Amino acid sequence: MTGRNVIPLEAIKIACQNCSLSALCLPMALTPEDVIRLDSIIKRNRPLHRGDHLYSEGEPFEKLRVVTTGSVKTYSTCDDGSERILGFHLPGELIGLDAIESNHHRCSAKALETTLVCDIPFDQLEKLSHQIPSLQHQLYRLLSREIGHETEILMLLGKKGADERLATFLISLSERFKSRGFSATDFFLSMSRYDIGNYLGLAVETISRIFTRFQEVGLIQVERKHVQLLNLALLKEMADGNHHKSRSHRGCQSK
Amino acid sequence: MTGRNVIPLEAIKIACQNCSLSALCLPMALTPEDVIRLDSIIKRNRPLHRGDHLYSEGEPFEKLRVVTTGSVKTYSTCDDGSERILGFHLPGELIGLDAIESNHHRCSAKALETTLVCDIPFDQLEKLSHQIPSLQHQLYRLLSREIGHETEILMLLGKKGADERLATFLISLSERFKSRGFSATDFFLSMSRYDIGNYLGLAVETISRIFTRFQEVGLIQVERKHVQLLNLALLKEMADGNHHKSRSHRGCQSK
DNA sequence: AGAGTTTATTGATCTTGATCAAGTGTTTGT
DNA sequence: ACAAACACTTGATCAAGATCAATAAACTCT
Repeated sequence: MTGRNVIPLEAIKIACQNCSLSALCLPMALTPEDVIRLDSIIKRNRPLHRGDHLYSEGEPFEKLRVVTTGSVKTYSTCDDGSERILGFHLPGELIGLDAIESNHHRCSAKALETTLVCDIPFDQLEKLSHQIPSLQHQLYRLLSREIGHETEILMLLGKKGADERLATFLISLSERFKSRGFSATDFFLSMSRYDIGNYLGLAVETISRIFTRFQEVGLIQVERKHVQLLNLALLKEMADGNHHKSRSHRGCQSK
Repeated sequence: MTGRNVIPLEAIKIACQNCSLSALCLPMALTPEDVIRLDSIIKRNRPLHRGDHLYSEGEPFEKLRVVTTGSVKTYSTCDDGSERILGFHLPGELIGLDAIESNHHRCSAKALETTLVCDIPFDQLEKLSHQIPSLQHQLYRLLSREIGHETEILMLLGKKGADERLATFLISLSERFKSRGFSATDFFLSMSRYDIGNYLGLAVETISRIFTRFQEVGLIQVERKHVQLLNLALLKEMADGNHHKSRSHRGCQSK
């Protein structure tokens, strides 16, 4: 709206698309000039292969990352050497926000498949945000959103049974794919069953059994990594636990 | 260091203490003038009683809160009407950061006992942060810290058994009390066993039993709300699971 | 101070999901 | 192409913790 329109809108769109700048600024009012400034600090990288690390726990933190293509898992290593998966990250999602506080990465991140990632040097972003109030606001919002995510985790791991957990997981993937323009009902799991189990706090065997059972009931269709959600509505019900004789939600009363 | 020193350090100290301004600015380099500006937007409130709400889910978000005295629980209400406790908040701790994104509270907060709370209007804080770079940076850090907290939750609920969870909970309280100048080994639980169970994803009965067992083993001394940690070192070991025949950490392998 | 409610403890039993075990199918590397 | 490693599935058994039940103790209210 404001500012001279020397920069054609098309150029901005392309900049956004190319670099998943959109992850950073989707609901944000920026002038074309500001978009260009923002875009100019973002760096493209060469593709990563499966298993490649984006960063490791303890490394100094320099930049945020945006997954452009492919997918990434973040995990932290326990004292006993086993890993705890913290999350899976799909195209358009931002990683590294947890490292700002200490200026060191609190977890490791590795590619689950061939993956493109952009870098956003945080010091430059911070400076820029100090010049552009709406960018500052957007950063506060992004960080806040991440905090709100904790609520869901608590629900998932604290209250839900195994079926509900896996249903919730599938619905979450579905919605995230959908919001990025992919199919909400037909997609590939880039992570192993082990990873899913680890993330959901369940044993691999349990994951496998539930997949099988969900398929038997006609809820989903799984073949290897390929998943189709056949009954999204029912799956959502299951995810919320509003299904079958209102199961008592594993303990945890209150008041 | 910089700026004229018209404002005596004592005054600053008092301002900090009175209002738990410290929650906001502990590791931050501010000029005395900035401290005064920051302090000027913070508002004291009359005391809340047990059960009083600070805010409820869905309410518009206006201000962050700092617990000054007493304690608060945050919780969100499930579809089935039961509540899921998200956290307990002790003196010096900041609440409301999860509400920035949507400008609405994502959870409810209520006082667990007689509690003093200060308000920090967020729009004013945001404006101020735009004028004071170090305050902006500090806000990013505070938000980031909260995100890092999610990791601990995932560890707690995804991997740990009941004993480890309760041990972790006690250690967490202990450290938080300690960092605020209270005793690390002798304190009162302002929340009910139900609340503890709800938070840790365990049934009340389980909490009760573990308290009893921990006491029998000489790990702690509990009487009603009053807890004494008799063997902090061992309790920490338990919390990390580095205890007893290295229990296999309930499923969740990976790789 | 006493009735009623809430909070906590302890025991007995049952369920969910972990663990153990064995086998098949799928990649990966040389 | 082959072997070795890895990923997945299915079945049988086991254990941690939930649920049910019954008190007991501590607050709350008038």
